[in-house]
Parts: sequence; structure tokens; C-alpha cells
Amino acid sequence: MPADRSALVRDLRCFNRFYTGLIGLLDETLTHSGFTLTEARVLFELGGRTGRITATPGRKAGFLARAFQIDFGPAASDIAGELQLDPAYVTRILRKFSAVGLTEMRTDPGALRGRMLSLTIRGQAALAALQSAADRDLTRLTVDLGDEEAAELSDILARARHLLGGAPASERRG
Amino acid sequence: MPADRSALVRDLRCFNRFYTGLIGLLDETLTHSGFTLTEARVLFELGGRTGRITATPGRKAGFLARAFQIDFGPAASDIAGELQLDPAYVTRILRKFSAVGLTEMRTDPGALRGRMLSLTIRGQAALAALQSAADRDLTRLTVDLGDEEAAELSDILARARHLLGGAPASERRG
DNA sequence: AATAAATAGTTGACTTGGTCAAGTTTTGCG
DNA sequence: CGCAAAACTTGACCAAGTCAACTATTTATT
Repeated sequence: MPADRSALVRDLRCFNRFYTGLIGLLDETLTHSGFTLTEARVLFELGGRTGRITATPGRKAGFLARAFQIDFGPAASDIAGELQLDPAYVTRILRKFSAVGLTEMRTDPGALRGRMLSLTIRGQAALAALQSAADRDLTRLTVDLGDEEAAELSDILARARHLLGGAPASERRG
Repeated sequence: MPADRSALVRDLRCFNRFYTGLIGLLDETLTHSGFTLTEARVLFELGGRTGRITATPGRKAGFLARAFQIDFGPAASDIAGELQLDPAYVTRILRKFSAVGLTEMRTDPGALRGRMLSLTIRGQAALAALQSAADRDLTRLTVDLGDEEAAELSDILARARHLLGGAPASERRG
């Protein structure tokens, strides 16, 4: 018989309410950047993934990429999968990005198959701007904290994430 | 000169990503209830507020309510204000609720001015159902935790909320 | 009590983020 | 090659949310 978790549930719900509001606040600045929340997320994903060396087996990797275990940037489907988005929607977003010159597709026929996405310089700049805006918000949110409190908060968050099943204890933060 | 918070910001962002996903998961069940997220929130607000004795001065309280310091349930504008919603949208939601018999307006001319909202029995039932669904989710989320871990999580969350400026240290949890 | 000023509520028209279903293209492989 | 599967695209569509203009209700003023 499972233990009584009603107190925890209550606290969780309370935290939820609080954090939802917080996220809303944070998102606000993001939205003011001219990107949709989803677009922003796609941009992040695009940026965070370009040029990794972590080819995921089973995915749509060509012989070259597979042979060398290299990921030449995410395919649209990767993003859709990761972010739980409708492929159709992703297509449109990517199209929009491409239209304003934020992304480009590797179509070099000699080197690889097409369809791998990467940020252009402009795209990287946009991402950086977005990131720094987000950073500014988060910094302001925690500016009143002392060093110890800051450290405590970091620990707490990691711990909470872990307890909530978000990360196997060992996973790197970031 | 403010201390370097980059590590904290990174961790915060990481937690953010995680928790956004979590909320999304939780919201899912809520959405499957036939209510919009916003509708659900309105319902919660409606339920949490009915029959308080905390008339807010400056609000649209009639002479009776003001005289007796009684709040006969929120007005539409209260909800709109609290939840940061467009009045027009609130109107529609309330209308919908009213149409399916979840809410009623006190229009007893003898007793009070109209326009005060309250849940019908059915409304209360719907709210209860919603709440228990949410509870179930949260419970399942934490079912693997031992008693100590559960207690720890409660503490952690409260502490995090406090550190993030969510609650003046003394505020009770719940 | 009459009326002006303010606030609350309502309406319709509209925008837009996002979904669905039905194609078309690419890719992987025998 | 040629076929099956997966990825991508398209257009039609939907519903949540916004805007602006209007009506009704309350409160204040005299």
C-alpha cells in the first residue's frame, strides 16, 4: 500500500502554480523577440544541436554519417520528435526561418544527402540574442541571492529534477 | 558588482526545460477532460473563491457586500484580473459554463446585485473531477519516492519557491 | 432623484498558433 | 532499378485568444 502523499501533492500543486506563473513571465520576454515560443524552442534546438558528434543510431542517418558516427545537424524530423511538434508545423517554421535567412540546408550533393539543417551566421546571432535575453531575465530573477543561496538553489533544482524523475542522478547539468 | 551567476542561470535554464516538459505532461490530462487549460484555470478560480469573506475594497462591491465585508464569489472581472485574461474571453468561457450548467449567477434582486458567480452542484462536481485527475497525476509522478524523499521534495520545492521570490519566507505552504 | 462618469460586461470580426489528412518526395535496400 | 518506408510538404481547417466598438450597470455628484 502506497504511502500517503497528499501533503506532497498539495505542495507540488502549489509549486506548479507558482512556477507556471514564472514561466509565463519568462516567456513574455521571449515572445517580445518576434518569435513564437515554439519558434524560439526550435531555434534553440537548432542551435544546441549543430555539429555534435552524437549520431543517434536508428535515425535517418546516411551511410557517411553512420560510418563516422557524426551528426551533421538535426533533420526536421529530429526537431519534431524532440519537441513533440507536428511535422507540418515544423516545416512551416523552418521555412520561415529559411526565408529570413536564419537557417540553411546542406544540399551539397557530393558530401552528404540534403535535409540537414544548420544555422546561418544570422541564425546564430538571433539565437545568441535570444539566449542573452533569457539570461538577463534569469539573472535578474536571482540577483538578490547571496552566493550561498545561489549555490543552494542550483543544488535544489538539480535535486528536485532528479526526484521528479527528470534525470538519472549522474546526468550532467546544462 | 553582482556576483557571477552564470552557473545558476545555466542550471535554472536546465530546470526550466525539464519543468516545462513536466507541465506539458500534466496539462495533457487536464486537456483531455474536455476543458481548455484556461477554462480549467477559470474553473479552479471559480471554485477556490466562492463564498470567501474577503471583500477587496476598491472592487465592484455593492453596498451590501461592502457593508458586511463579504465576498459573494468573484465577478467576471476578478477572474480576468487574477488570471490575466481578456475580459471578452472570460465572458465567453463563463457563458459556456453557464450553458452547460456549471455556474450560475446570483441575480436575486432582493438580496444582492447580480453578476456574482458561483458554481452549481454540477460545477463543483466537475471541479472535483478535475482536481482528482490532477492529484492522480501528481501522485503517480511521485509514487516511487520513499517517505523521506517525499518530505525532502516538499521542503525543496518550498525553499526553491522562496528563493525565487515566490513567497515571503513566512508564507504557509498549500 | 437626475445625470454624469466610470467600470463591467458583451458582441462580432479577426488573427494566429497549431492540427489533420492527403499527397509528394527522399531514402534504404533487395 | 524499383519498391517500401520514412520524411517532408501542402492546403484546408480549427479553436484559442485578441481587438475595438458598443451596451449596460454602478458609483459619484449635485
